[in-house]
Amino acid sequence: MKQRSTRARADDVRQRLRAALLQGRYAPRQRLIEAELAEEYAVSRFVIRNVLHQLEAESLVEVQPHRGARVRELSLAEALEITELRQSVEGLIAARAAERISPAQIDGLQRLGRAMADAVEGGELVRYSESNAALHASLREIAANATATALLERLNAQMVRHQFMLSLIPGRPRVSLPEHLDIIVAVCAHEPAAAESAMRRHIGSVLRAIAESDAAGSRAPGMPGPAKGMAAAP
Amino acid sequence: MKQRSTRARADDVRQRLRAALLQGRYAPRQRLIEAELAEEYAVSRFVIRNVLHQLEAESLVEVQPHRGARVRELSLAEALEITELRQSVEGLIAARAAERISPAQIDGLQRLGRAMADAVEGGELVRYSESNAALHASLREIAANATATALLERLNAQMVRHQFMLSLIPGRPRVSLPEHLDIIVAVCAHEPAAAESAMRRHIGSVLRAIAESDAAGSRAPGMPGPAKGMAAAP
DNA sequence: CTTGCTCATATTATCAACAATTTTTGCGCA
DNA sequence: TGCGCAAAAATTGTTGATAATATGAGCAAG
Repeated sequence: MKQRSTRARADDVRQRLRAALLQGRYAPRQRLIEAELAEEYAVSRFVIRNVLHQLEAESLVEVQPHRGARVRELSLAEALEITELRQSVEGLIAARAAERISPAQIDGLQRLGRAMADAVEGGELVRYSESNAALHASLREIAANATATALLERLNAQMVRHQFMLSLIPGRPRVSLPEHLDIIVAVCAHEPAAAESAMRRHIGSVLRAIAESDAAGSRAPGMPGPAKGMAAAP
Repeated sequence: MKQRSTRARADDVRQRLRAALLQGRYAPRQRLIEAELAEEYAVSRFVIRNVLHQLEAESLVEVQPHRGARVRELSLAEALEITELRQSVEGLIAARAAERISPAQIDGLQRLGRAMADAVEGGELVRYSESNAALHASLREIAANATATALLERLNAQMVRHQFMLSLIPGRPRVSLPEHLDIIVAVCAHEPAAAESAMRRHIGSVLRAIAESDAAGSRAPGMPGPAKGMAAAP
């Protein structure tokens, strides 16, 4: 097989830089200097420049004329706005999933539900968080609305810095597990309206958790540093 | 005052090219060749290149490695997906608007409602279409969710090619006017739930209109050519 | 007549150097 | 010491040239 050299480099750099941003390897508001990044990723400034402008379109960085790029900082207000939006759109996803789910997919979702319950039972919080991300991803796939899926993935990427490891908040899994199970039941029962309202209740509780955890201490418990490639909101 | 030469040019070109795309000055699937556009807009290829990549992020063009940019074509399926998404998000906007609307804003909205009714009464379809866009824009402003607003504006831009002048469909205004008035009443009465469901019903009917008009003849009545900077969905 | 291949051409992707702009530093002066 | 200003440094914006890739035409073989 042939290497796909050139564009691969730009795209590759874009993905690597995005991953680094999502992992929090650069601090919010930190300046992203083209020359430095060019050296770090072993490409020319030209490539870095283009990548930064593309990431601006994803709202991951801010670029100001002649002043360069910075890591975009998310205010609490914005985080809440985004989560409100997620509440609507995830609701849509849940409803469509309930309409379209197939028997095989029902099986998969129920298995996921049991895995989540087991994880909470056994106190395996990381696994719970992973299953949670998997659940939301499955629903997106079942709902089969590519536009909405792309949007949610973008919103989640922006949120990573704010909501990482929400499930490490003491008592949080006890709240969110039943919410998740409600969603699964409604979707598997082909009940769009119930699925939508279950999802809305769930993300409503996420909204409150974000507001509170951010009010409490600007860093949620359990993790002073950046999240390590951790997944979306529980 | 000094000219802000460099970036201003890039931003300017971006807006002009976007406007041209929204007006349909380039056909769907048409290749957008960097060198040609560079000459057309009297800037260097470099600027065009960046602009094209930014417009890709807005889903107005598609860029493939080594194959360049094309005008993105919207399938009916995608148009319906986008409108479904709009249904959710506009619903959110309506609900928040109902929560936050001020007395002065209530006045403005009611005035808009009367203007719409008058326009339909007098058969002034273009004015009706403009008022419709103004209504949705007002609601976005009242709801004050910048993230959702930006999203809706992006989605509307993508839809322009598909939904232009939906209000020219015979009988359409008679259907959509009462829907609009319902929304206004609910929002002005500070009833979020009612406002949301009124908005959902409205965009539900837009959904059906799009599906039907596209099924009937691939070009909606009244306009064989591109829309002229016309506004969002009625 | 169609299919597959090679080469010429068009186009994009990248690079390195240069120009323009902003930010910082250092200095003179009150 | 603190302030204003000018030069220097750092950084971004732009250009033209070059490399890499895709596309299409022409030709040979089935």
